[in-house]
Amino acid sequence: MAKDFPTREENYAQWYNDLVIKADLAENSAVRGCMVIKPHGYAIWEKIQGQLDKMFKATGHQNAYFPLFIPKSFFSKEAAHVEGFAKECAVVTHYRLKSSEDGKGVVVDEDAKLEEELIIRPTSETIIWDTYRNWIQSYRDLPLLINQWANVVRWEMRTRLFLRTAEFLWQEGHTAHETKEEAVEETLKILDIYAEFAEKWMALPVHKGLKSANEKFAGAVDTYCIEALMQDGKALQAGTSHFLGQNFARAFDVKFLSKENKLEYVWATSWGVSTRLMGALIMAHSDDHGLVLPPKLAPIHVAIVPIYKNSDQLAAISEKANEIKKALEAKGITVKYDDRTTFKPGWKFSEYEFKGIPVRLAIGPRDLENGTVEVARRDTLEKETYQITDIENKILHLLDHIQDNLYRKALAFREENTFGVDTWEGFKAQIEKGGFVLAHWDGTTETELKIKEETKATIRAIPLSGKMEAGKCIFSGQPSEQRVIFAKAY
RNA sequence: CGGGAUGUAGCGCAGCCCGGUAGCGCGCUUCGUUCGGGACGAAGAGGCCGCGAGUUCGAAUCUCGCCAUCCCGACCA
Repeated sequence: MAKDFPTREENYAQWYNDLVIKADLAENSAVRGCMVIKPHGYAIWEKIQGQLDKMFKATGHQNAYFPLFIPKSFFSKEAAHVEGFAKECAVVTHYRLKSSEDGKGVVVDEDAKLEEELIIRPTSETIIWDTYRNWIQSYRDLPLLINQWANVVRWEMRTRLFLRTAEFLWQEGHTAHETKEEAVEETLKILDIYAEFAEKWMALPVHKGLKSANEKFAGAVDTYCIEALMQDGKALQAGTSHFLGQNFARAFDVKFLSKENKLEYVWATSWGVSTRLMGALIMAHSDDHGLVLPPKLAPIHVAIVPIYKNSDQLAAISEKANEIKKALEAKGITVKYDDRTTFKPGWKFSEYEFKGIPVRLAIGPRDLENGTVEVARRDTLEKETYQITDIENKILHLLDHIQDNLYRKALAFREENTFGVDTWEGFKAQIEKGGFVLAHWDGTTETELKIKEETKATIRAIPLSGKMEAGKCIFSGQPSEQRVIFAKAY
């Protein structure tokens, strides 16, 4: 596998595509724009899901499930929302097929036309708020903190595995609150969870920020985001959290009786991360030898490869390897002992390397004599010989170290590729080269769009942690209070 | 939806100009030797040449139509 694999330098886009395929993460399916997520890729997604799900539940959220189909009429109730999604909706119009006239196939049965067409959810705000109307009567029913893990469909023109597919997997949280303050607090709480997850689990440094009016979610009052920088200098929106105000409550007539016995509209949030995180994970750490996974999201932490000349040797090595495996597993480390006789050691080394397994152990006859094991780390590709004594704690420490190293590398990369720019010429030049560009902006959509038109760069985030600093808009020269993050984006 | 390209074995491709027995590499199967970084040898299996019409004694190859996919743009988590 992966002998003819391009380097990032040669062709970044090709490198990404080949990596996803050759690391067995996903492949294109028979359905245009839709991917098959393969076991190795799905195992990583399950790790992502598992951790996020814990974090949501720890903050009081519960999972539920709403339908895939949304009646078309629901969609038109929130004007900005329709506007934003109308162009990419798949629509179900019929509910039956019949044999074709020539008997060779099936055709849509025109007699089975739906009275009301169904939209395949591009997101679930409408069906959920229509449901919440019945769930919420009093302040005692609030807050309502619900999440769902689901698939959604957005009919994209151009797709790329994980980064943009017509169907993707995600979680969408939908909450209802008594007050504006509480809803805003929820929006930011989730943003913090996303940022913490990105940094601690994905080893991916992110900027927390606010989206400009132009970039915000269709139907939101404010959209917050976490924004990451990929190795090719392009930005990737890794998660969004929306303060929806009372927009959906008004559209779907969701009111509650307050403690003061007044009928009021509830305040809402919604928030999501998707399988796009897989794309972020891949592009953040991987190298010209293949995928690199942070230990906290690696389905397998350690692969053990035996090296032997005959079956007696294999038996002796297996005994030792299984001992090590047990000791590691007792510490919560996931281990695969690969004693397949159908592949050679060199082949296995390459495979685990390409698939991003953080640590590889090799045990041969020499190690057996010396009480040692060869330890190879995926992040640095370094090999070292360890005494087997206390191996479990040594590996545990190594895994922590790898996790930390990946984060620090990604952070250093981001810092090296973040530039403050104060002139229009300098701005254009830097955007061309890539990276995050911190520049002043006059706050108008008009200016943002003109900048996009001329440079293809968009405002990725108005940073929450950004220092206030008076300046002049890079494009219009109008006064500005704060630098915002510009970049070309995925 | 505009511009460009491509459909031949599981994958990657050659053959097409100039019509005449469908080929190469990888992968796959079996056997043997190997095994501390992608082993080697030998023997095999595998095809409606995208689909449909036409021209021709004869079409992967020429003509027309259709379909599909990929790349580049506009739209997007």
